[in-house]
Amino acid sequence: MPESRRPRLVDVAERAGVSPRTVSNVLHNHPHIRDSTRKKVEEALVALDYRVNLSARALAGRNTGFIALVIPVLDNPYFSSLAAHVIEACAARDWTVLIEQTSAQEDRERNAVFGPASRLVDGVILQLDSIPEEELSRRFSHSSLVLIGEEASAAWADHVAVDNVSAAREATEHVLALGRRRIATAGILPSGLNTTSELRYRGVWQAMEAAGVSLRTDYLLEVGNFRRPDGADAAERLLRLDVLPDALICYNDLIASGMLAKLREAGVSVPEDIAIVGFDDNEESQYQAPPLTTIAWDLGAIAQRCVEQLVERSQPGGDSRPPARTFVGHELIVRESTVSTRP
Amino acid sequence: MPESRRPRLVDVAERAGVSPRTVSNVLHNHPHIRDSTRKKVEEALVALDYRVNLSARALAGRNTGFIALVIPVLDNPYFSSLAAHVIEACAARDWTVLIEQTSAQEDRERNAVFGPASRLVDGVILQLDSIPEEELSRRFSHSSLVLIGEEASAAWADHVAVDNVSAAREATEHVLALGRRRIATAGILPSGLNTTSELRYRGVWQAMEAAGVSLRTDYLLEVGNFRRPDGADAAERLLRLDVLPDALICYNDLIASGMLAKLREAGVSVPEDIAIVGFDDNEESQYQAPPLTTIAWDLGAIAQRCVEQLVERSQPGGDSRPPARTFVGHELIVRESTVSTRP
DNA sequence: GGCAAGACTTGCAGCGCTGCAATATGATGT
DNA sequence: ACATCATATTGCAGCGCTGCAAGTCTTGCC
Repeated sequence: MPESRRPRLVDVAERAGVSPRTVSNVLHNHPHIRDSTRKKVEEALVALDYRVNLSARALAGRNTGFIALVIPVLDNPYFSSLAAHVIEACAARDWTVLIEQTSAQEDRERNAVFGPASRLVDGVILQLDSIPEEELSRRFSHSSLVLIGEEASAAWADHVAVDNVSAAREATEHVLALGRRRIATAGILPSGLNTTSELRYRGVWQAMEAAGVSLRTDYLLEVGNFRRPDGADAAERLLRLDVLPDALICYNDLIASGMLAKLREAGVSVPEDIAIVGFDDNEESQYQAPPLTTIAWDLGAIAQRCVEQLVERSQPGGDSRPPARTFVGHELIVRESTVSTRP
Repeated sequence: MPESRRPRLVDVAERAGVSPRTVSNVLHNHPHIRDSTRKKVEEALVALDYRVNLSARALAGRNTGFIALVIPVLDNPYFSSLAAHVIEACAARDWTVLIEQTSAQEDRERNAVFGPASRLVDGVILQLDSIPEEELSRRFSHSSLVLIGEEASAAWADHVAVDNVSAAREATEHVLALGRRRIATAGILPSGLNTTSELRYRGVWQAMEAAGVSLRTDYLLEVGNFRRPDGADAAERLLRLDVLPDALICYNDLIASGMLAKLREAGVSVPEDIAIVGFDDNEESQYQAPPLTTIAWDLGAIAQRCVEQLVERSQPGGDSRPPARTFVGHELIVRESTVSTRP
């Protein structure tokens, strides 16, 4: 087989008997093209099996067709599901998504947002983790940025806001309404740097305060991370206490899953002995034994809004628009880990 | 703030008092550069906060620094975990990973492999799903391709092979060894197009045949997909049968998870009444009630090998190397869904 | 002191495409 | 038939970088 080079725009143009620019116009659905011309070009396109060189297009043109999604980890159902939704939303617009996995390391997050790849993308969707907002706002200028996070943050960038404090408050109120008073909470990070953890704690605290129930310090369970083994660890510490709590707010479903498994092993019954609430509504949570009460975010809506905001920014004049803020709601999904259906 | 353009190589060169080519050499760790020169350049690099334009580099140079990972879906723990591993392996080499999610649709898979984005990448890692191998081998030529899949396939491309047939056989032999004889299997796809499903079925069949046990057709459970709800559906059909099986081979852990939940609900005990085996060893599987016996693949090794093979191919002379084949083993992890630890 | 063999640096061309603005062609009205 | 407008097509320059090959400067050694 001859080592033939890939066809270029000029090759297509030559074959179709038009100028390269016309071929480009056809590819971009330029409004004024005679049908006969379009037909000729399209035939040549097919005959040569032409595929545009995205590097060249990006270099010459205004935008690249890439956006970056910067998240801590991919093998967490919350983020992989978010990523799947973002990819779907982008596919509809012929955008390609670069997923940058930071492993929650600040230097990697910084590299994702400021490094070479950031030059390549038309926009960035960032689940803000450790970069200080102040630094972001100072250095970010070259493309659009959508933050996923708190209502409180960022009056300087578009963002899609979720309300962790309210969500945590509602979760806690739910178990309080069930009559539970010895409430423990799992998901405090020792570093205190992670906003999500802090805000969920704050919500729990608010609900307790409002109900006049005290929060025992030995019921504040630290975790190294937000994964299942961290939940299991926390459960072991919990089981060593003299008095077990009667309710447990876990800051995500993975922690809850780890706790659930260990408690089951120890013969603690859920929800009779301990009611458990999680966050995120991972699909697996409804298949747990017992199915897990949890806070559900509308990930589809979050992804959709992020992409829409990127679209709006990239529209002519979108640059000068004031930062937009969208609130995406949440919902407490009550399942058997807090409310038994057994007789 | 003035709308200053991003600094280019020439700007750095000017500031450092050298030629653009020298700056490029510094960036590429060219061997012969005087320390004093390097120092000047690096200072200018920092002062201007220079970041290379990847589009330009890709256009001018030999490679792009991108590879594509083409998988059916991202919100399946097997694939998100694989993706996470691939991203890690690539990060070490300053490669960026484009994840193409095909939703198991043939046209999207084809677009991912042959479409514009494929022109951009130095290599492709493909979990082959529906594109016929013959078509792939005929059309794929412009960059390196690593297939993840069966030993049987592809003598024309590099691939990292797993052995689904043996794995399924071992899983089945395991339950046979436990004395189970009424063995059901869940994960048959109606289309029959999906290789994985077929191969796992074949393994089950081989083990049954070898043991002289017959496979009842009403124990062959079809699924629409490999997700939890599909498992739950299958479980409902299973529960309507007169005689329940005493063992169940599910073609992935998600199906097993869905089945487990429904069986639990129906009061069927696992493993006493039915022993269950899954595939993939998702992290969640060890947290199930009961923890799930499953086939574990070494995803880290798969990702590692895929990336290594891409590296080897992109080395000078790598082009002409014969296709390499690496086998990645599997392991049956026995947990309580088949072997009870209860007294 | 002269010359080869490094060590170090550079100029040039061009990757393949698109923005821009100009031109060519056709349709319409008078 | 000719100006006018809308439709349709084009040429040119250049995006920012790297491959290549050729250049210049050092150094060591006879």
